[in-house]
Amino acid sequence: MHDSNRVIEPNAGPAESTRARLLEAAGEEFSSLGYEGATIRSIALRAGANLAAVNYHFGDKESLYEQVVIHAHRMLVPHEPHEEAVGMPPREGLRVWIRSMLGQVLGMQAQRGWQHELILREMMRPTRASAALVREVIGPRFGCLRLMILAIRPDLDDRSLNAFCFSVVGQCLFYRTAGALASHLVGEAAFHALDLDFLAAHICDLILAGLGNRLALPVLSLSQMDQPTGLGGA
Amino acid sequence: MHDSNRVIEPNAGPAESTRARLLEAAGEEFSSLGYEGATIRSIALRAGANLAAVNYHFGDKESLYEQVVIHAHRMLVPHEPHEEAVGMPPREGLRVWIRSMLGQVLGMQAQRGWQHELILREMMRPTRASAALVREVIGPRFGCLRLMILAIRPDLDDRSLNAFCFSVVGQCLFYRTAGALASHLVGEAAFHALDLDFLAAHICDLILAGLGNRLALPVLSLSQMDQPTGLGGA
DNA sequence: TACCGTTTCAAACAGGCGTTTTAATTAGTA
DNA sequence: TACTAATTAAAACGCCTGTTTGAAACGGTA
Repeated sequence: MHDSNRVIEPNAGPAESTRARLLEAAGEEFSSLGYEGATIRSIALRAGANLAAVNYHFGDKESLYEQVVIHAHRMLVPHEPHEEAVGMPPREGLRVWIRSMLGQVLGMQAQRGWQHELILREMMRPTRASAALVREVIGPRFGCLRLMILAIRPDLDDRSLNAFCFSVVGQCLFYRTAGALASHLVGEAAFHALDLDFLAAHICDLILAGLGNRLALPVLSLSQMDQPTGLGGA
Repeated sequence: MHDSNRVIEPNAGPAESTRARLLEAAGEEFSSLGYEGATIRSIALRAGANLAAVNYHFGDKESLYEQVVIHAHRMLVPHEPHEEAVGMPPREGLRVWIRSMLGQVLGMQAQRGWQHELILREMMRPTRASAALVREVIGPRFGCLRLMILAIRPDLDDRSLNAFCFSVVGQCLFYRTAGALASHLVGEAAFHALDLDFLAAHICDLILAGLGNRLALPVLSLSQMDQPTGLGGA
């Protein structure tokens, strides 16, 4: 039966359980084709399962998608990239954070590809499944960025702080959301010249310049890192 | 017949020609629902035309979409907003340009709504129809931005120049592509506080600081930026 | 063995989609 | 008026979608 609240896959069945194979196949399909673009038939075919297996294990397409997003985020949480930035001086941590996010945005062809792809899709068009995602994945990363910027400029009010954070994220996401357009605009060669190292440095320098030259550089602690942003979601 | 190369609508027929009404209705549907989301039936219904009228006047759905995009850009070209920025001092022109683009991104509910919406959709996921759009609408605007930044910093090489331009556009587009997520992240109230005036000023100040606006803020050089602070050791 | 809950399978269902067809209607012209 | 071409209208076609069905196969237990 398709009890959506089941949390664990006790012990995988033959080779790998049909349910697990469906989750993997669905992740690839959803991430590359989007929710509407992906079809139950194609997912089942890719997983080597029967068409009705999706409805048997997950109930319907939307529930499958929700489970896939949660599955993806579970695989990603243990490797939170922003944690490298913890404990660094804020300016250096900011540089690491930006490079990390930009690396995810640009180099999607690396391993654990579809999980990041799926999460970025959720960022752009949130669905029912993204509430948990914001709370458990995106929120902490954003909170980390927020703390670092606040450490650089403790005098910032909430509004300016948010604006600076969005300036960072916006510049990073641009190369995903409008990369195709940008390539058309400046030519493929010029666009290709904007590699990860250069762009990360550019964005970081720009933000730091905008933040101005101030003093006071406390070091972030891990306990601070997972604090809510203070402004809460939903 | 559906001669796609026809350019003019000679003199509107009854009240408004079916073709014109279809273009308008299709523009609204495509802009709000996307290409796949919009349906021929819904478009025809909204236009008060028969289902087959779409195929009669435009051939198929894709050709209709192409004509809609061209139609939208034709309605927009006479009011190129960036032209206000021409002839101004570069820093002031930059401010006007950013405010203009951000206004289009944020205040979509204003008049001439769906045209901007459609163009922004094309920016994010280019289709066959967007080659002309880049050439005739987006390209000139981008070129204007490019010239202003170059006027502020004539020493920039192409790569950095492009990066600065994309930093401007990326920050503006963010509030469209990830506005829903951003609202979830910081809360609806805090997100609402980021109004047009504030954001335009923030983005412009940030870019000017990055470009080395020696008039307003004490800006530090890149070499200073990474100096050890003596406060935070990892 | 016989039983029973779980899982898989092939097939069909119901609905929406873009598209096509065919006929009716309209407008222009001689 | 009659003829012609352009336009509109209603209905159906073929395809693909998510979903459901009912029977077959499997696995553990008595």
